[in-house]
Amino acid sequence: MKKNRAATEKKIYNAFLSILKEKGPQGVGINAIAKEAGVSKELIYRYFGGLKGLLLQYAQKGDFFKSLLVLDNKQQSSVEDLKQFTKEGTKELRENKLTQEILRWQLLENNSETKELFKYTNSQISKIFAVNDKDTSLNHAFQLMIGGYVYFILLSKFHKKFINTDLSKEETWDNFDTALEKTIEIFNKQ
Amino acid sequence: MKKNRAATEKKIYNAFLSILKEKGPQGVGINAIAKEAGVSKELIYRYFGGLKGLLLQYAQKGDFFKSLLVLDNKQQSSVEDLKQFTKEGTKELRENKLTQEILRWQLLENNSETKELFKYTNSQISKIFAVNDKDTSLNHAFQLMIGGYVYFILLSKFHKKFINTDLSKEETWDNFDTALEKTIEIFNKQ
DNA sequence: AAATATTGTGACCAGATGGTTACAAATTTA
DNA sequence: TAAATTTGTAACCATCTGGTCACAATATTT
Repeated sequence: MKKNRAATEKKIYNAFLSILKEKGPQGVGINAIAKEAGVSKELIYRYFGGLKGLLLQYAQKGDFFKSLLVLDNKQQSSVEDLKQFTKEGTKELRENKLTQEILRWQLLENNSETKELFKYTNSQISKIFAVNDKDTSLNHAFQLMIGGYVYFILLSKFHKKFINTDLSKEETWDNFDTALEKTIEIFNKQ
Repeated sequence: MKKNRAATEKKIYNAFLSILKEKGPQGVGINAIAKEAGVSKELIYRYFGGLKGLLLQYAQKGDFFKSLLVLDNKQQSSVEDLKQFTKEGTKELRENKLTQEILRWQLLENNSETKELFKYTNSQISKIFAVNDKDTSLNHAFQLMIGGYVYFILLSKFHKKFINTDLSKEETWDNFDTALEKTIEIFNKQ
């Protein structure tokens, strides 16, 4: 066996990402990661300090909601910005399975293992949505709709339909996007 | 030991509900239920046919979203009905921890164990929201907002805040209720 | 009262979990 | 080259999981 710590660390890290993406938070465990990486689990403790350290590292790397950091340097934003931004956000949400699983994880637990992870990812989300911080009805309606978008995305992994809405159809998500845009417009006109 | 099958079955069933309420879907397992009921797990297999049968029984009993069956006999409904109905629905959602955990469960898996359970609970939800079945922007916006409501309820168990919104404050939920009502009105005026 | 059926228990199984330990092999340092 | 250090493995631990089994205790039927 050749010895290469850097490569082994990468194997472990990638195994973690892979499992999270494929099996979700429920599949993430020391044994499973070690097996997937094809490596002794001792090394996860030695190099990362266990699962906790692995999650911390993931948080610090920050592949979470990566594509949405465009607005990072903006202080204020217009309604047009908000619309554009929402469109990109929902797209990211639909496409990034890793982000989906982190969001799912937040609905399951918040223990010492995951605390740092959630702390970071939430700070990311906050950045994104700091755009619109006046306490209006638009804010609440908008937040609910974004929340609903997340909910339906997570739901769609296991359930094809919600009521009479087919979550597997591309058209459905277009409709949701349209509804979001329209809501922004209507509330703005008021 | 006295022998009383009916009483034992109740002990098991109540233990299941209790665990689901306290620990969520993650805590529900044969061993945990048997221990909580203070009974040999063999009996769960013998009387219910394992966890699967237990869930099936729960679904058939249908304590899920119980308070919302008022509209069961209505065919059509007005905007006023929808508003009233939404208010009661969100209240139920906030108060019924068992319902919350079933909804959480749906975001985790959909295997042979849970299939029947979800099938039933989803039919219940469908009844409730069949009120508003025209394919308008209101429908989509409204669905997203309801979904968001569920998402925030589930999130609030582990996370106090979402962005800058404090999910532990009663005021926040009032604001969400108001936003829902207002949205219905605005879309209706259009 | 005796035979039979039902109800309940605890031991046992294989396989999984997270975590630790002792040790071997490879690489660096001296 | 020899000693020390780093890297990697595998066995082992206690504890949990779902599931089955043989058996004892209690009711019920004959």
